Amino acid sequence: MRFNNKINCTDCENSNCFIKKHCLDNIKQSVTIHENKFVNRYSKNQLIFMEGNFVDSINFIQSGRVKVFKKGAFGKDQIIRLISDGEILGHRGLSDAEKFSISATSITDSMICSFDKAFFFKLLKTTPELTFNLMLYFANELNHEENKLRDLSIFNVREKVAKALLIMINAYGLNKKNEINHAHELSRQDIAELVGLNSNQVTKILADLKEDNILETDNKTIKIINLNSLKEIVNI
Amino acid sequence: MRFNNKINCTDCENSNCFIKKHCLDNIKQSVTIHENKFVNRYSKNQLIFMEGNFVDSINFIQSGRVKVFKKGAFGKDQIIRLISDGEILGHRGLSDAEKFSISATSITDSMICSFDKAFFFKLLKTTPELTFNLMLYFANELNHEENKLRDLSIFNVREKVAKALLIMINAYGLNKKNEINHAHELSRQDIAELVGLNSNQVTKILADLKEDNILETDNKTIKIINLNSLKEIVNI
DNA sequence: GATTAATAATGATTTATATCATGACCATTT
DNA sequence: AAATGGTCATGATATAAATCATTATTAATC
Repeated sequence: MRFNNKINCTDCENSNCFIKKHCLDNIKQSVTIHENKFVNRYSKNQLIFMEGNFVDSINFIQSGRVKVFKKGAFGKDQIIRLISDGEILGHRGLSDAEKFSISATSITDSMICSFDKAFFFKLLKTTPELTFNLMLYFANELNHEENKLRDLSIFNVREKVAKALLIMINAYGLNKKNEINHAHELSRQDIAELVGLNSNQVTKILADLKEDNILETDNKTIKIINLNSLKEIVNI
Repeated sequence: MRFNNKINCTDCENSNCFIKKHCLDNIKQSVTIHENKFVNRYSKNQLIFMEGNFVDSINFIQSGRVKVFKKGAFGKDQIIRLISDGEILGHRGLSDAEKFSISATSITDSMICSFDKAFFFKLLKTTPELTFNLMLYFANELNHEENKLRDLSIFNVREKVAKALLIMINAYGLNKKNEINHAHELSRQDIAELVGLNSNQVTKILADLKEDNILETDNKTIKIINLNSLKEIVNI
């Protein structure tokens, strides 16, 4: 981790960033935000923060891709989110928890904007619109988590793998060749940890899906041949 | 569902209710809230709202116990929350969703306070403290959901049943005889749906736990003999 | 470019889970 | 008190999932 030239939020391209959207109404506030912003650069596969760390900041992704995960028993981790540009990171630290309940690792080289927790709280107090929209965002996230919870408790292995692929597509999209973006940055183990499986099972199901002409794999690249069939597996 | 005498929030005993805590600063507001509050009575096992219903209100439990659940494929539902006095209900409707993504049923006779969604939004806009605390609450809920997600994707059947029992205890507590409150209001199927199992599996594990002197069952009553052992199963 | 380490693919085996069938128990109704 | 329907308990069986062992492939290092 090393410091880097800071971009001013007004020049930033992440239009869905909460700060960008709700906190730049006047010049005075813009300046304060810029002064209190720390920007760090993380190279690929670097730990950003770890479960159990003291929560001292709220973060936003300026660029790059990050996986957020939780440690479980016997090294069986659970990936909670795959996120990218503009998305908020470590916001569970806004709860009464003093320590991070999650860990975060960069999947690609990433720039992370951070605010001291105390400053961010002050910002929330003085910017009701920010708080309001954050509240709505969390309500929405709760919906998603609860959907995922239901799905994972009902799905079989094949359905879980399909779900994992759709999570990846939803997070990072497909390129022009219909390949899952950054699939080669995530191992079979990562895919497994998105949906509570092991890497072996993922490999097998991917072979099955290849057999069924739903996708093609070439090393870690996953090319989607029939997205509808994939969605049908999880009943979307 | 039928209308009933309304209790004024100031006379209500639910000290952890958001309205009670954050919205009664002045008499004018108290009056407005009272005027916009609808109170409905639901008898045991009555549907309060259903997945797919148009979201028109935000609700709080004045008294009683409610289960919130989601419909899955093949009638395999997932119970999301067990809640009681003072707790907020249907708040996921605050997100951009127009329709409820969950259903809610009364476990016991219950009184539910409701506010029109539009009014509640207005209340949020004029009461930053309410919004702020709701935001913190949601951040906390997200933590819980994510913990549950990790647990359920790692636990085996025995661990899941232990988890289900602890969820019930956490929600409704134990009586003086160390029996799980309202366990007789929830079927084996309900317990199963808390953690993605079927009723058969629950029955079997309960028999095992009885064998291990961790609990005793008498019809639907579940008496906890050794709470620590139960917690150890899920590694708390 | 050869060597090594890491990850992935595949098949065989073991273990765990889900399903099915039956009988017991309890609650309700008449 | 007998009859009915519903939930629960239990064991047997079938199915699915997890683990293990081996080989193949890819990436990293020298």
